[in-house]
Amino acid sequence: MKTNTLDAFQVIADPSRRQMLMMLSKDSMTINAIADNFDMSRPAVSKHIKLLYTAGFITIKDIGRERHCILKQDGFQELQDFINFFDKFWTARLGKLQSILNSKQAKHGRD
Amino acid sequence: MKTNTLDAFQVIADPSRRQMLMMLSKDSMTINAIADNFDMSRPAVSKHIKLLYTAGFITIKDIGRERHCILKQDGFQELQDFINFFDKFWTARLGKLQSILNSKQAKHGRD
DNA sequence: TATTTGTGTAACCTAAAAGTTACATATTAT
DNA sequence: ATAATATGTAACTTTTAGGTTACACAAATA
Repeated sequence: MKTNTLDAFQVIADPSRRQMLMMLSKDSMTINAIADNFDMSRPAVSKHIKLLYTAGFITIKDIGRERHCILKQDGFQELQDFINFFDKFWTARLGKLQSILNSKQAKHGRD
Repeated sequence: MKTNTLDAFQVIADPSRRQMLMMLSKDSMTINAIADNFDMSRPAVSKHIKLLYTAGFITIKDIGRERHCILKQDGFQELQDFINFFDKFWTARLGKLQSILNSKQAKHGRD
């Protein structure tokens, strides 16, 4: 059994895919509309879209023969959690530094 | 002139490197100490560390023959910015949805 | 109905990533 | 001085990612 649920970090590692996400934040777009903005073949774009879809970054709404790509929050969650973890880390570190400074200040008296 | 400043997104795309960052959030570690926690050769770890260093995720303090790896915030900035952008996006979208709901409520009167 | 349009997929190629082993080198310990 | 330790790097291999072209097919249009 192969658990191959493509990981969000890998998905956004590709600059083209990041750009697609940025574009979709302006408005939903069809696959072809997206492809027009890239210097690569349409099938290549199609693949990227599939990845974005599989990893939960977008939803796709079929309208006739067109497929409209719409941003979806799910895929971002894992990234948000990761960044959040380190945000807290840096904040905590800053807090510790300041309390050290404060205790020094207390020891030596201020001014 | 080759501008090859390895991109932060690509650096964290690798699960091992992410794990190294997590480990370093507990405490700074030498290269060998890090390598002990992974099922790969020491030179492989060495390479990962070099990437993390180059991309600004860690600082390295040489103490004798040991190299101590210490987490550094710089590398995270680009990721934070990216996530931040989409955080704002989702928040804004939620706001829009709510104002639509509100205006509907106003139209029909409340209750 | 014939054609064009919007798309997915398979087969293939190439380049880059990630790993390995072998070796070099500086520091520390004996 | 010798041996052991902590590391970097080069050369090489394998796997995977990202791209291409060629083809299939359903929906829209003429």
